[in-house]
Amino acid sequence: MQSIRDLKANFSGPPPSSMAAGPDAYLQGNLRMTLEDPELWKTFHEIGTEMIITKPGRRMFPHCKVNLSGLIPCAKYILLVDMVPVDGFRYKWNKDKWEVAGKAEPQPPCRTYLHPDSPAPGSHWMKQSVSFLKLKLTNNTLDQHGHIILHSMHRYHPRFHIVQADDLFSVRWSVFQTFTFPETSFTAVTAYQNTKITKLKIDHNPFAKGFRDEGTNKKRLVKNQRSSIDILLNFCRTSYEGFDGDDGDLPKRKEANAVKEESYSPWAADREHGVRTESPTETETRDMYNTEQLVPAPASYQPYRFHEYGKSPSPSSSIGSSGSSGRSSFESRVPDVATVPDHDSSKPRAHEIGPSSCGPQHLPGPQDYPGVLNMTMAQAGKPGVIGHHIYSPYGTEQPLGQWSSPGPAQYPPPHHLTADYTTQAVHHGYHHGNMADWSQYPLFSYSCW
DNA sequence: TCTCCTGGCACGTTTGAATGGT
DNA sequence: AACCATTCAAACGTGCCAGGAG
Repeated sequence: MQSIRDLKANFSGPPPSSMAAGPDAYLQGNLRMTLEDPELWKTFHEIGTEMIITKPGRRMFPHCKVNLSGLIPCAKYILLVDMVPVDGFRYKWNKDKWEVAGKAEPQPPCRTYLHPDSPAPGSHWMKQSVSFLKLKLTNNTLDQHGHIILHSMHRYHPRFHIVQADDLFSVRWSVFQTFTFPETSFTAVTAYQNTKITKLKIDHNPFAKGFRDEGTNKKRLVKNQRSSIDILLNFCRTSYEGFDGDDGDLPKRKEANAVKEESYSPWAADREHGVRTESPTETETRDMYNTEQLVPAPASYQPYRFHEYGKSPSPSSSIGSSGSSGRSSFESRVPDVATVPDHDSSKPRAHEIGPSSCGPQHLPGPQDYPGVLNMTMAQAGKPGVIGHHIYSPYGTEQPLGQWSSPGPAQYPPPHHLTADYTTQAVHHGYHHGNMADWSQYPLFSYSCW
């Protein structure tokens, strides 16, 4: 078991010679990931996104969809998503806001969702947006379907990992690029707490059209009007101007605006007050994620990256501070240099025996703190029973402070997570075919260091 | 009593097989 | 025979809600 800090210390020595520019130099382009539909995410985020988790698994809405650029077109990549606790607290919904309800429960089995197209060449990932529509969240710790297991009433944010690897077997040695979008953080719930979130979901999710106040489903509408809309009215009486309480069938834009004007979102309220609110364990939380690349909130949408270990931007510095570009994006400006561990120096390089003929395929990676991906594969080659252990910056055994004792806190604002972590890259020549089917299995059960 | 979770329900969307036309 | 468009039903994805557990 090893913390990130430890790892960094272990690998803080001079970079291996293989890290030198050499053939990799021209590959050090700008890897860029942009979040699709950031405005929708923002709308949810400002209220306080909630995601339903159920035993059989529930899709996210909005779902994660990103655009990629800067990949090597003919190099193969694997895309992964996992969920990271935002802090070490459990929350409860108290009337109109989230409040800390105590210490977080022990981390459930950590899993990573593998995009079904993985592995695929960079050109594939870049030619269209990459959707994680079928990612499902569950609260069933015994889940056998590979869904991501979360605790209800806890806050999480998705992380997107890009791994240059021909297959899952070489992920272990590959370079990770990790991206997070602050506006995608959410609270896992078994039932919606904030009626405004419910309304937003109904208005935007096509599967929930049956619950829209559009004349259909009148039987339910009557109830809805007396419950959620009335509650909404009570909540919003002062600020929800234009809502007449009649049939609630407001134009979406008007509604969205009304929603934005309100400040039920704890972090929205924080922003309004101009106070930088923090989770009681913000420091620890920062440490927890300090190897990620932060994709700034729509606030600035500035390419951003932290190099100084242990320092993160203020949560309020980039979230919600106006500005609404079409996309939330992050660009890795500093070239990340892949490294090849000495013990593997005898192995053939990807560009020597790999399937690609377009030169070296080392993902750019930071040369400062290469880590080691601790992934094992039980019964490799048997999809469905694979027991991967993959790098995780958090875990029940990891003393990073995310489970530290709770304090008297309001619902903290989303944390800004920074940096990236990488592993030493070694490309193996073998290929194990498409991993599409594997995505339904618990491919990456985290083994925390 | 309160909070949270569960399962059944109705409704809408998605998907893919079946069918028919060109 | 191949391709395309349409139809239709099953599967799936939603939020609602009553009831139960702790």
